[in-house]
Amino acid sequence: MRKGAETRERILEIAEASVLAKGFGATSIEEVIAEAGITKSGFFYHFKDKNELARALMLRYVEENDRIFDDVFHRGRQLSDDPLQSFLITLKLLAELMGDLPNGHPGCLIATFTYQERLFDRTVRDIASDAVRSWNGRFRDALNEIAAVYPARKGMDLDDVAIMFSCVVDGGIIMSRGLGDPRVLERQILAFRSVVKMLFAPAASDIMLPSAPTAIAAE
Amino acid sequence: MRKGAETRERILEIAEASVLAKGFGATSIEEVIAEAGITKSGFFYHFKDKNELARALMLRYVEENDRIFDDVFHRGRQLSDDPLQSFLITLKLLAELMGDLPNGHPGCLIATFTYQERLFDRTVRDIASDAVRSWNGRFRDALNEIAAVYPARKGMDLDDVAIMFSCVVDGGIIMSRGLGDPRVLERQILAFRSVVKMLFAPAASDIMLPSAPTAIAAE
DNA sequence: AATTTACTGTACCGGCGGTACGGTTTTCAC
DNA sequence: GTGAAAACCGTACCGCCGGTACAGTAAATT
Repeated sequence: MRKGAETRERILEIAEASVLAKGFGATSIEEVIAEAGITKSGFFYHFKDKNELARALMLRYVEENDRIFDDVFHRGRQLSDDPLQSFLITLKLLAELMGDLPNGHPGCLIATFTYQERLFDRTVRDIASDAVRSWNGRFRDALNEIAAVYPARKGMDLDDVAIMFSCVVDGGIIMSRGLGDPRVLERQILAFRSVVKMLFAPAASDIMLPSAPTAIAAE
Repeated sequence: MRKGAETRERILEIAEASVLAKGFGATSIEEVIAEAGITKSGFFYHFKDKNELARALMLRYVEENDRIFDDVFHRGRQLSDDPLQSFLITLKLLAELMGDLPNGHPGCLIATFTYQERLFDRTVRDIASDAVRSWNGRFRDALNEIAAVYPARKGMDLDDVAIMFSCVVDGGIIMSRGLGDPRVLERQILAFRSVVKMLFAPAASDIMLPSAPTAIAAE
């Protein structure tokens, strides 16, 4: 009972690392069970086939990411009452989180799965797309809160800006790997942060209007 | 001689589609040859193993993309003498290109390969990373040219902005697929374009300085 | 006509995903 | 402590796939 959950977790951990390094199709069950120190029968006791492994991996990844976002948005709100400042803090925390990973970001499961979508059934894809939608929603909500206080510069749709964060992260992971420089991801998140700052900075045309509330934290 | 090149090309086309849909590890040679209407012997006549197929796919992809960038940067320069305007035109052309693809962008081979890097030898990875570096270089050069005329706003490193384009494209492709909306990619490129505009737009602090040359094209 | 190119056909190996099923040990509830 | 459920192990097997080997052949090129 208890031990079963442990083994299951170990399988998932090993499988995730392999999937992120070689792709799902190239991840062999035999390899996973060898590393986990169990037999094939043991594996199929926990997952009835490879697709169920995929679903479990995706669920685990989504829940983990949800927790991270919960935490980092919460801390952002704790450190400032101003929506812009707290969002900037959140972004900085996210950048630090990514930068502190010793070997770079291990990879985004969503990205690997969307690039191998023909391998999975609908349920797996639905979990992924629902998660992406919810994460984008968090960022859009944060941007909307800011826009209620600070007038945004024209020319950019806030929905697109929200999605841009996800793009920058997924793209940043790919670039970090492709260029062999783990710091690219952190820098890209900080670049996105600068975009948010620019977006809500008073434009030239606004110079004579009463200035917005002064910044508290986040340099 | 002539016919051999045709067959080779057909194999590459079929393999690329499969790799982008299922990943390289899950792309079976048997499937490819079945669709191409040749035998396994015929396949191994053209590629001595799967890794050589990967290398050929990567080379083909890189060359194709180089041509596209050549074309789109050239047209941008043709349509305006101003470096900012011509870059904005180039970005708009790229966005249109991506938006006109009927079934959305088929996928970025660089992205699939970096997420399956353990499957390939160094030569393949080197081709990919050299290509990414050269593409980022194009964008950084364009930004430097602009910065020589228009003062950039502080807070963003131009190298990071250049890399951001690649991130937005690769991330945009993933988001387009994940959300099931092919237009996301186009919108993300246009959002990046807006970032460039903001970056070089006169800031509030510059309002009293003589204004920069007026825009010619690219709304 | 000779040679090279571009394949086909056949046979084979080992690894892998997956199934089936019977047996065994560990854990927990009572 | 015992019984039942949980958590595995062992073995045997199937078909697909990557890859090798090698002999043969039709078509294009020289």
